[in-house]
Amino acid sequence: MPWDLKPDRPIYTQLVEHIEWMILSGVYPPGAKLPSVRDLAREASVNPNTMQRALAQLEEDGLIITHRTSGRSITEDSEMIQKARIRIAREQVSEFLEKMKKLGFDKKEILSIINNMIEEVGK
Amino acid sequence: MPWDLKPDRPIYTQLVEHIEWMILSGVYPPGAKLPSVRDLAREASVNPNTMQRALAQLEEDGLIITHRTSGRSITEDSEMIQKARIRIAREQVSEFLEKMKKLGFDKKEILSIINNMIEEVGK
DNA sequence: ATTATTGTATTAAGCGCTTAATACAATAAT
DNA sequence: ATTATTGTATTAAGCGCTTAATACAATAAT
Repeated sequence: MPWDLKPDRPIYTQLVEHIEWMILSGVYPPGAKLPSVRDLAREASVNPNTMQRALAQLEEDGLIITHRTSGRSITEDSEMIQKARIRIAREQVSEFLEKMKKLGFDKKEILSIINNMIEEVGK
Repeated sequence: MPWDLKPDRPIYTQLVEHIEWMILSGVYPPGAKLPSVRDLAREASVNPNTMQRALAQLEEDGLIITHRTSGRSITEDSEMIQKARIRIAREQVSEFLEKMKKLGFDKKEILSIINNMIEEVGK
């Protein structure tokens, strides 16, 4: 899974999002141990300080827990993870509809375009 | 129409997008005259240099034309505008579906969530 | 006991973005 | 003819982000 970082936004926010969806999609299940800051940084080809910053953010959001000397792990609270997944999905939908509305597409057109393009998505 | 600039991404890219949708949605129709750099900058509460940068970008994209001493105007090429509108819409849909896929939603769920939220959009 | 691995902190440097202050040439407006 | 308005260019400063280098305390691993 490539990290695919772009220079158009702060890297640490992109790291947050990337790790976020790894948690929300189950790559790291509740309670799982995360690689160390240094390993994650190496994996993402990023400075450890930058990764540290991303992890601090995720901790603030309650998705991960720090164990000072034995690394970090995903929260055990699977309900919180589920809620975060729904919340973020709704945000995505909301932002998307807003943009399409700005471009002048109405409900019907939006659904039409999606149906034309959705085949690439699994299931 | 508020410009609604956020500090999480470069301002000039947000200016580009904002002016872009004003063109694509017809606020500025083909051939229309744009306000001066200084006026646009004042309107967006931004430094003229920053606005200048955004306009240079839009010119590079072919959406606007500079007349050196009499300001700028929107391209007369309405076909290009139409194509840009479709292209950008498809990009938005593509990015959106990609994100939802990453969050673990399948086709059915995506359509379901959209149908639940789409009422806020006009028509 | 010793060593390696945690997270954490600090300092300095470089970079792009943004603002502010100015200035200039070309030309539209008067 | 004069004035105002275009876009454009330059310089300096401040800011956040990122990297690099380094160090430290706590503790897990050996």
